[in-house]
Amino acid sequence: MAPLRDIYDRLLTAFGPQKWWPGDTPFEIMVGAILVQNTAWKNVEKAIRNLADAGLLDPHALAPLDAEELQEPIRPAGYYRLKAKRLLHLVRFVADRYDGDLDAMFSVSLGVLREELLALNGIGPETADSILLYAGGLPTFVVDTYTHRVLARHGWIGYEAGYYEIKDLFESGLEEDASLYNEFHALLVRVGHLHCRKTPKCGECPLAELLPEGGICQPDF
DNA sequence: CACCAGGCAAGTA
DNA sequence: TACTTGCATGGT
Repeated sequence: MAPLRDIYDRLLTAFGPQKWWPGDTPFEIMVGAILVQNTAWKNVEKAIRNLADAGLLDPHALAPLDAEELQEPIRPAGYYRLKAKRLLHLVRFVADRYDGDLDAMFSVSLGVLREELLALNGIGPETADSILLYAGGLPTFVVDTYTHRVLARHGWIGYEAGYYEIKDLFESGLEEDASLYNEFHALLVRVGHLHCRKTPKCGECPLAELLPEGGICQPDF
């Protein structure tokens, strides 16, 4: 495949810095990471606004709530019954184990904290890595559907590649740098929007010139 | 109208 | 282990 640095440089030149994650505080970012699961970010914005308006963007405010009370404000984000439970799992973990102190939480070693997050019901690899990287500033690469699709469409990985296969590809090919991981993943999402399922706009993709010899953008994902 | 969006867990064979 | 299915709102 093309060197990761070339891919990164082309994306950054084409799109500029993405200023991710769209959220003001680490806690808001963590909440967003749950709410955005398999959901358009636009829908999450309304849910987060509802939480902010209710004074609920705080671990100590959320932890004592019942799942039912959380359902109404987060409804626009979809899967609201499911996500109310998942949010409470995360928030109670933060409140019980770290006394709601996110600085303390993110001071734990990356590998240990990652396993603790993965042990919570509702937090899988992508959500855990999003929290660690974007809320905690820790150097772990985030792989999402767009990452997978963009790489597969350009023939750099197979469609059957798994989460850790892709994550290791980035982490072994780049210097360990949270800022670089942050920007790179955000840029992959940005270019991924040109490669949505039905109408891949490969002609507008800044990565087109990096396609393998004789390769074409593979449209079927 | 159908399809999709920055996943994950539980069920089935 | 490897598939499949449920979860839900809002935009195109």
